[in-house]
Amino acid sequence: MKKLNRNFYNRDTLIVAKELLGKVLVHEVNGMRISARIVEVEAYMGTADKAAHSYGGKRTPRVEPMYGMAGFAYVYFIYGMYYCFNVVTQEEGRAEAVLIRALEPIEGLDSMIYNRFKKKYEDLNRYQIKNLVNGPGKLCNAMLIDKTLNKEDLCGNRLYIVEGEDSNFTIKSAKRVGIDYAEEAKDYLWRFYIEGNPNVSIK
DNA sequence: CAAATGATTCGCT
DNA sequence: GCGAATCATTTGG
Repeated sequence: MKKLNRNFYNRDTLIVAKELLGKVLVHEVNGMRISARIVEVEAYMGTADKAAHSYGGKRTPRVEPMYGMAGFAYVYFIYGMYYCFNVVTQEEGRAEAVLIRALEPIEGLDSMIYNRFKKKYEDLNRYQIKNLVNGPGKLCNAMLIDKTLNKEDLCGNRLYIVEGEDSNFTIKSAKRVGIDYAEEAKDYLWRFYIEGNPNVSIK
């Protein structure tokens, strides 16, 4: 399928967020392809968004990728243990991005399972199967996304996103997760997910 | 099942 | 020093 180009990412963040649903995230690593369909995302709307790392024009080494060109990765470390993967949107200087929150495995399922649990499929319990990639930290673990992929160009050939097969779904909007400090911005409906998809982190 | 709690490191003040 | 765009585990109904 066709790889998304710079023009796809260099647009209004809310539109990019919604259009990323149903697309397929691909990571080529160790001569292998791991891929999964995007089923849940959140938009972070730049310096005016109290929930965004770039709020108030904050510009530190960590946040810097958000200010960069559209179509690059912003990967940050959180809660002492997990990574979160974002796609940078809009032109250079405009610090907006889309957080990828949940996936649905397509290729490299065994590899994802090993990355997450260091086990084989038949040794997983029901809870582990359900929790393979249904959250932003979990999916980074499964897809081998870490700090080394921060600022990676998604228009390159290591980590990228391609068109999906199926666009026959309904998009639901909801409040974003884990941003209780964001005052009125915590109620904005800037989380989007595929209605009825079992991998969505919070319905 | 749901709710509560503890984990563990980095980035910034 | 403190808080974080989270998750696994434990506890209780």
